[in-house]
Amino acid sequence: MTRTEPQSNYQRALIGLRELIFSGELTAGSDHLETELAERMGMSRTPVREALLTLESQGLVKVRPRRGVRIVPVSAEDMREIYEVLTELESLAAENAARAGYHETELVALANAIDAMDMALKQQDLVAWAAADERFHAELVRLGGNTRIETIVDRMQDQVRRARASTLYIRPKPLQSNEDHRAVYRAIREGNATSARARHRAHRQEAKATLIALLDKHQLKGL
Amino acid sequence: MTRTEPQSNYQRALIGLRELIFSGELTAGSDHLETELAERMGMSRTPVREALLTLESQGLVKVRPRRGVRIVPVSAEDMREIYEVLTELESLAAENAARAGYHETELVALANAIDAMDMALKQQDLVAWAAADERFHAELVRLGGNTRIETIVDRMQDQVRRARASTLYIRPKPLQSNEDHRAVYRAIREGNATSARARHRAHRQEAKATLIALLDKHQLKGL
DNA sequence: GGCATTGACAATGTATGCATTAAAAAATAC
DNA sequence: GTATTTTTTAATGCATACATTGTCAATGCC
Repeated sequence: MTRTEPQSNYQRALIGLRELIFSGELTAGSDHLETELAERMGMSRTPVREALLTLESQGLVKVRPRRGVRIVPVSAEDMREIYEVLTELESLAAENAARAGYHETELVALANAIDAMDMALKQQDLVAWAAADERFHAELVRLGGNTRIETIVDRMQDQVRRARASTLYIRPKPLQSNEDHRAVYRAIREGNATSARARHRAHRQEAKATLIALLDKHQLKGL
Repeated sequence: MTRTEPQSNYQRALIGLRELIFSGELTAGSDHLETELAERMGMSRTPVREALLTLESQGLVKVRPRRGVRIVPVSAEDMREIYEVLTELESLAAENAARAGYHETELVALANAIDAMDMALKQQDLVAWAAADERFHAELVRLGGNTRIETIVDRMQDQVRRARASTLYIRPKPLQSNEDHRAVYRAIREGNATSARARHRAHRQEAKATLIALLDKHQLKGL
């Protein structure tokens, strides 16, 4: 009855495996057998194997000839790389969004995400905050109007999501963060492309610095 | 005896299918049956199917439930998106490469690629020129030192390669192009990050404009 | 005791067969 | 002649079986 029920076992495996990875049930660096995973998903090896190959091409796992499937760990250096890409592409998206001249009514989702973050912060709900933060970034990229950037950012977010699970609670409250978001929002609404880009870039670079410092400090090597 | 012979049929299928697509033997927009492709590759459906799913996650094909595999066409709008990403990420790579302070001996591959382009131009060998151009861009990104950017750019290049096959011979001789390349090279050697970025950005944006104009002019919709 | 060789084991890579199901074709009603 | 339903067809999704091959361990040699 749920609307988005995927019909093929391949897709179920894809979604299921992603959840196992993001939830941490399959810990980073661990190895797993196709047979074992297939049993866990309640289907034969074939669709699971197909899903694993897809996940490999997305960099989440590594299929090693006869040694099982390794859940790829994300190092601090990896996060550095990922944030570099996110900074660059999201800034471009912000610039393009500003240039596109959206009407305020088209920016509702963006504004809502920011409000939701405020709300979550007041209620100390870090999980809700993280969800709203993702919504903001996803919407921003969507407004940028480049579908490849959407896809790439989405993929990078997958990796960030794994790091976030480990760092969310040791991270200082993201207060500054929302001022940045509002500044970006304003720049887009005013059609100020240069400012939108600069603001978002600064925002991302700060986030990067914060996260990297955390990772280094806590020696969180494999996420 | 060849060194890089892939051992699994899955990998052979992956490489083989890519070649069929890039060479244009599988034309953009055309549909194909798994069985047919498997026979063509001389193997069973299983590895071919796995390869197709991987290619789908890379955006080269679209597997449609019971209507065959569609070779995804690349529109002018797609090329606009792709060049936007390439411009952004390669420029960052150039900046980082300059900042890394490479010694001249580490930049040999880059210089060689530029020379090869000169040579190819003199000999009117456009295919060799295109190959050297790819080498230059690949090496530049490698020097940038961000492996995610390498991967992403590589994937985008796949799409460009398809467009190039159609446009290489109707395109004006890329003369200006190599001056740009040399300027980027110089900036990197001198460690001038700002200049490296700016030069490369300008180069890519010009290339984008040229290509888009060509595509629009010749109404090359599906590549 | 250490190292190499051989052999068993087991997980993967691949082929094959079958059930499902969508698309195409045919037949019927209007 | 057109539209609708039924039938047929065939391509895919998946399960299963088998062959291949890397890994691990045990054995024998030095």
